[in-house]
Amino acid sequence: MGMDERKFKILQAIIDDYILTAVPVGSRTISKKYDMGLSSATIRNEMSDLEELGYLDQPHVSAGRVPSAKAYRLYVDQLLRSGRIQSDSEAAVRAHFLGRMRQMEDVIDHAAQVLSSLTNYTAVVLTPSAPQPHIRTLQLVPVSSTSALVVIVTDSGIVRDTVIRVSDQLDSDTLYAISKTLTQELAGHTLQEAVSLLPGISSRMQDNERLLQGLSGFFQESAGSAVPAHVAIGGTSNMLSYPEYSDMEKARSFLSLMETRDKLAAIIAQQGEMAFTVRIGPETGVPEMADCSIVTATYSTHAGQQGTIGVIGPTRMQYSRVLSILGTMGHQLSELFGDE
Amino acid sequence: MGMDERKFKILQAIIDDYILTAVPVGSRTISKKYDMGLSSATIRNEMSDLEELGYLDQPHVSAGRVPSAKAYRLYVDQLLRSGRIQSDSEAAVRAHFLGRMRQMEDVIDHAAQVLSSLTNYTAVVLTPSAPQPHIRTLQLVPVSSTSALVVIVTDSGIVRDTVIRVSDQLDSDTLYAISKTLTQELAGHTLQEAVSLLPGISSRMQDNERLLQGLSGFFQESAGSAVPAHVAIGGTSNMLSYPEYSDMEKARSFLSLMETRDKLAAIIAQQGEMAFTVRIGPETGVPEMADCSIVTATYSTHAGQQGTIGVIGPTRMQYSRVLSILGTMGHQLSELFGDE
DNA sequence: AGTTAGCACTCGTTCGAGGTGAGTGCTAAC
DNA sequence: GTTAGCACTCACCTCGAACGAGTGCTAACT
Repeated sequence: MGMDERKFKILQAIIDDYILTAVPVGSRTISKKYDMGLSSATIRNEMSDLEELGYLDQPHVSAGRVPSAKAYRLYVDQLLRSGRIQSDSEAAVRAHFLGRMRQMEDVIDHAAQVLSSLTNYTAVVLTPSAPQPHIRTLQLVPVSSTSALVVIVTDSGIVRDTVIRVSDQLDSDTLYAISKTLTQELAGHTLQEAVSLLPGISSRMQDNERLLQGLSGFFQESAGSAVPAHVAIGGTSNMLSYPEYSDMEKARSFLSLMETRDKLAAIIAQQGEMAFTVRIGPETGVPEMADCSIVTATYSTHAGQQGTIGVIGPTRMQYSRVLSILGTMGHQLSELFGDE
Repeated sequence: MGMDERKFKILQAIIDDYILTAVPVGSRTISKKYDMGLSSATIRNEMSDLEELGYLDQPHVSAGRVPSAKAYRLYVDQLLRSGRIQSDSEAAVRAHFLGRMRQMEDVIDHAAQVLSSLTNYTAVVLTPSAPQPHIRTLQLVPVSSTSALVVIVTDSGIVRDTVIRVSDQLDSDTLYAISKTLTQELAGHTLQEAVSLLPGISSRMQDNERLLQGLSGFFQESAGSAVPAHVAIGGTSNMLSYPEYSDMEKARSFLSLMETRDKLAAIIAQQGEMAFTVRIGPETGVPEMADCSIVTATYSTHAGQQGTIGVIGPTRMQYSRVLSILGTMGHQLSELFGDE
């Protein structure tokens, strides 16, 4: 007994139906709603086979069948192989980007909003995680008499900043001079390298212990954080509309996971070389998401950095729709960040 | 029939009990658990009076009584009048701030986290909304050959930044020179004023149409946004643990409100001159929060700007606990931002 | 050999009846 | 003014019956 054409068609019908209704689907439903010229009895036999093959689960003996993770896997693989994820949703996505937005974070936030409202699932958007960003410019901006803002521009175009304390003898011009020196010395180096270079520079400059200490700390912190600069989340409340989350405890643990952004980022960021990644149920590796699926795609910036966008939904997710929207969104973001 | 001492004590007991259990409380419970030397029958008579006075509601004829919004109002007023909100929770709050944190936004985010985990409700923290921030320093940092980052430091210590396009003839030194000129001209002025000053300055400088246009746009945008710079939210999932939110639809609409940060900020920011504001149920003015209470407090920065911290929970909120924690947290934040 | 009709069987769901108990309001006695 | 007692209400739980969607199997049909 193998997986023939007909079995696959039936399986597909079951998945389609289940995605829409979230109700175990019976043989009669298939034979009537999806006219495949077969009686319910025949479908029944096939379904029995499909169950034996591991594609269907039966919640109770007298309930309909429910697609297993394996079934979704097959379904999605098929979807991806067929390649043609039509992007009729392109217009919708594009329309949302009309407003000019400048900063990456704004775009990211907005993208998450759009993504969740288009899909009705939860959306997560990560800024590119530069594995080792190289410093391009460093500048100190006086904030008060005793503190300055450090702005670092890296080659990934991402700006990091923090306020550090400085001795109160430093006026704007001095700070600028220091900025120039530091930029000259550090440009092209990674943050990691900068940490070890700093002491050498310090000796050649009039001592600004405090400033350099602050800088060093900041570098280390930034270099150490593998976490992408920003995590935007949208539509967490969408999950509550799905019956699979009518169990409060489940909903709570899901939401609580969404609140710990770094954990979430780590989960989403597991993205390979592929254009799309689809992780179904247990494949997510996160117990709280045992019956969620995560679909991610990437976008890239002019610096070749990769960012990730993802959608989290129930395993009976509208995969084809989600893939299509993610694809379009990814393109849009790449365009937006790529043309600088 | 008026509100005498004894009635008040009984009412207080009812509120205390209901806050803990979320179950309508009966006369017997009061006479037994809170020994006031009265039989249930007497309590019953008093409760009947209290209901007539509008302090209690009865869900069904044979259920216990539930405090009304009016009752909470009385309770809270009493709490505030008594003044002594003891801050035994000070230690807990303080411990959480040991780690050094630099940027305001980090602090804000963290504060929201701490606040929600201490109270088990939802916490919201707003950065101060400077009504008209005055420019202190303005600096341009080159990002790429055709774009620069504008950093504005205002007297409220808040840094705003954005990336704008510049013509490609501008190197770092030129940008710094321009920055100096602009700082000289604009320091002490509000963003609003800066918009009208820009054209005048432009004429005295070598024309950098593009740059000045970008700046002008940014000023206008920043000046226009009455919305505080940052809204941090924590513990939205906490709400799901309370039985009043076992209704999914309610939970959904609540969460969805939490997701629209600007709406939320507008709601929270309605803070008068008082140290504390407590809005109970309908007093919030938001239909989605008909059975929530919002408690807010303020903190202030060295510039005299006021930020807001708030806790959102069910009407049967542990007011005294929340007020105490908010008070402590407010102090901590004020200290943190005030000593700069 | 594959397909279908028919039928017995399973089991979750719905619905109503009856019992239970927490709580009230009233009255009469202290 | 307080309390004991009692009748009454009504949400909630439980149980069982009826229901029905769905299955698996067998036998007949093409």
